[in-house]
Amino acid sequence: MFERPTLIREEVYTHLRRAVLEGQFEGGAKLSELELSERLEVSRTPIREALHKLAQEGLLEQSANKSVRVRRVSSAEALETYAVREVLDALAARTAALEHTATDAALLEAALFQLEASGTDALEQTRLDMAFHRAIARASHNRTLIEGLARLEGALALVKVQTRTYNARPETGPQHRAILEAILKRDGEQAALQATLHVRTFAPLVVVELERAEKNGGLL
Amino acid sequence: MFERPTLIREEVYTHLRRAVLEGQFEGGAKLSELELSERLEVSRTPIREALHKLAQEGLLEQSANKSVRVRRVSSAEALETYAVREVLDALAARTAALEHTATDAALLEAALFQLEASGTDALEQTRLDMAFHRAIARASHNRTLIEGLARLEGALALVKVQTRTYNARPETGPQHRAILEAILKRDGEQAALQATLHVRTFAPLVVVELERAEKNGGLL
DNA sequence: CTCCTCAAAACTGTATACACTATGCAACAT
DNA sequence: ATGTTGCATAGTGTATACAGTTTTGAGGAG
Repeated sequence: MFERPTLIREEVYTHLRRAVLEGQFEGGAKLSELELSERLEVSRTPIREALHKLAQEGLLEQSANKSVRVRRVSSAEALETYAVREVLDALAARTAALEHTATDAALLEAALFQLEASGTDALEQTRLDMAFHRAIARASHNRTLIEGLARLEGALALVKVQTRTYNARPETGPQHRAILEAILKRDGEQAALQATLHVRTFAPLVVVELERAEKNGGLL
Repeated sequence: MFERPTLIREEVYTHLRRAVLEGQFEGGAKLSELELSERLEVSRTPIREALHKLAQEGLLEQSANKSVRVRRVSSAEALETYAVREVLDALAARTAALEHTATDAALLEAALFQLEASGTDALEQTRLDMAFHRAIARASHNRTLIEGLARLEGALALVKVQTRTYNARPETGPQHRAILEAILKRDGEQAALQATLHVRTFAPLVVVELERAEKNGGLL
């Protein structure tokens, strides 16, 4: 009754997205349609469609008649992405402060609680950090904004995995708390300000790591 | 030597995108793969890939095992999109002010000149207005930002064509000039401010038109 | 040893065939 | 008249075949 038709292309898409964001392919690695279709035991058609979707999402790059490749993100591009994320995160926080429902508030509290209670595993922290920020975006109830941020998140996750950079910095803890409290008080300006400061704190750190990784004979 | 392989899917994509943004299909209209493949005299494969691309771009919407449809954008969604555009346009103007080259400056001047010299044709004005804003985005040299704004532009163009709204307001002229001058003076804050004011001026006007159109028995 | 040529292998782009799902309509039961 | 069942039709999802392009690497010239 409530089963979804389980489209193969969706499963392939999910599988490949996870694989790319977990760093199972090196930056610039070729993803051959034929090879993937043999490994996943489906025809090329759903593979192609999944690859195209990932390419449009910015995780892969394709040029005519050539294999798609895992996109390589330079430190310069990462900086640009953070510049965009800064203003979108600020907008999300401001809008969430003004528009959030009681349910949103509960979800935000829960997300931050989980993040603060997380252990020392960097991957786990990164995952929960992303979840917290996603919860803020959702609380804005602005679909365009939610999708835009999700897009940026993908690109940034790609950078992080390629450089093995996980930004678990001590100063981010209080900042998260400050953002949440401003949102709960419905103080839009304060929420936007705190969100901006948050991005400005860790974006340079990530970029520095990135530049270091680039000098060390290429990514990964 | 400099010929491009002219991929069919790209031609189909360009063709359909133009058709949708010119309003050749009503909002919610079904686009059948088979019918399109017969009309354009190509197989379903490139049609499918073009449709998927447009769907991911937000111009069409697809659900499993059903025909893709031209997306219908509500006034509420348009408002949300303008909220995002406001901050991205501001960022683009600020960054353009700080980063633009001499070439960028010349292109910006040319774009505004063309816009100011344009006649009374609403479609032409809309096209040149979009070109001016795109020139600002390009002058920021931030690829993420440029792509993000292009995406929003598509969604907003869809709204405009579905409601037959063309926002050629007299007050936008001086605002464009103010944005450009701030950019040329490399005054980032002023450029961002003017860009924000610009969006805040016409976004409500468009949304009002939109709501009126929605009351008049649905879109179009 | 290096560089160039060129042909074969590998792969993408497109076309088409088949399977399965959704939709509409007609016949039937209530 | 209304609601329901079942079939016919249409359309999407996937597999596969074929054509054209890119890549690779072996062989030969310098």
